[in-house]
Amino acid sequence: MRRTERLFALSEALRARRTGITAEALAERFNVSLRTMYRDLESLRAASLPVHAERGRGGGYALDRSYALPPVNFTAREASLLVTAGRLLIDQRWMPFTDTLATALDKVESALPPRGQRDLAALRRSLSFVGVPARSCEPEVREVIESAWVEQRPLRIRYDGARGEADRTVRIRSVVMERTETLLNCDDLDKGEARQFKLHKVTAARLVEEASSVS
Amino acid sequence: MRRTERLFALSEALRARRTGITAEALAERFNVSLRTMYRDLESLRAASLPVHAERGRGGGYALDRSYALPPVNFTAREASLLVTAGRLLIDQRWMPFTDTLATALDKVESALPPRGQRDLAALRRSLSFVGVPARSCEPEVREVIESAWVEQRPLRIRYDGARGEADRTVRIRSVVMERTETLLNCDDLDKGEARQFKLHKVTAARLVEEASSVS
DNA sequence: GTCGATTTGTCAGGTGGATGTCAGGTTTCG
DNA sequence: CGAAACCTGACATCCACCTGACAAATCGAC
Repeated sequence: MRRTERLFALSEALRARRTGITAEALAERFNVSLRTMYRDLESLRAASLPVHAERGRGGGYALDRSYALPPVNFTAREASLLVTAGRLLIDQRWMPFTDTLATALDKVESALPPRGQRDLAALRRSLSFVGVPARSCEPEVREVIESAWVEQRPLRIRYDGARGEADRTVRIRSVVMERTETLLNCDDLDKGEARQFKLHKVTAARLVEEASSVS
Repeated sequence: MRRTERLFALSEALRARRTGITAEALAERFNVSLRTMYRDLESLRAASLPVHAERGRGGGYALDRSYALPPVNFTAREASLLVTAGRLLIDQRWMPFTDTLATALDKVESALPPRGQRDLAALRRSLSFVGVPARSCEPEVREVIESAWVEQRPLRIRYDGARGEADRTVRIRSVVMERTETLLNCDDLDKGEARQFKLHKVTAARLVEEASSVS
């Protein structure tokens, strides 16, 4: 099959570039029509490559790793408070999902000069909180659920409910944080009904493909 | 992604010069219309570069080289979660001081493309919290106290205590957040003793100069 | 070679973001 | 005042992504 070869070459071509490239340019390069190129790119997505598209003038395709936002410039004070607030949130487990947040805060903190980082440490030490952290679950499970929530993707979970463990395919509608628990309001994709799960009772989770995906 | 490239080049062009340069000259140099150049400059400001404009004859654009840390590059997901988390913190009043935090989050949000901003709004809507917000005080007072805390500067406050209102000069040692109250652990600089104040009972505040005689 | 399935091409739309044009403002300075 | 510069909103246009429908071409098995 020449199609599969082309798909592989296409993924390499995308990986090689730093900037976006239009579907038309790709079509020309691989000697196929524009329509076929769109189909190919769709196939790559179906194979869960992080193909990112930008519309309009100057747009085009790129792989997600190279996709960067315009830079943000903080003042020292903004950076300090951002990190202080964020770390507080993480330490107190007020946010159910914190991995991505943590990497973002690292980036902010590393923008501070050494002096600023020392001041920041002092600032954090001067803020404390009296309260109860919420219950959470295994890091690996939490990471998957974070992805599913942020990207609105369907998810297969093992849930330790009242009648023993059971597997379910769900999409997360919303997240509710109560005093000591985090609740996931989901749509059960198999039964087509709404259902609520407690985060700390999810024992396993993995992302699944969108039901409508083709070929 | 030609727009983002141009924004970077533009920031470099501004950084390179000492004197002001008109938007028209920049537009010509980058081969875009005047209107687009204004939009670009607006984007740089939104990304919090200190772009300074001088109006009228002989005016133009220049970059304020004074403050600002090195720029931070987030992924779309990091930016989304950072803003979601931060705004949650603000909405729930989990942080006693939120003005600076809010401006920082605005900067992060404005780095997202329109599509990302819409996704972010959806993400925020899908996260809620059940709880009691903490008590706070007047925005003007809070703003001053935030400054004093972050910068460790002495402060003159009017406090509505048990025996009526009284003025005190203090330095904030640490901030403790309890369930519904925020407590300020301070040193009373006049009496030289430690004292605790409740944030919501501070009725007025202003920064004072560092007392050089104290050692 | 023929049949059927897969793949591809062509056409005709739709959507969204960036840019340009136009028509106004406002501020500053000579 | 009036020119020069910064600003802003409204609108049209372009460009690129995206999708559906259907016919043509290609490929594989028999």
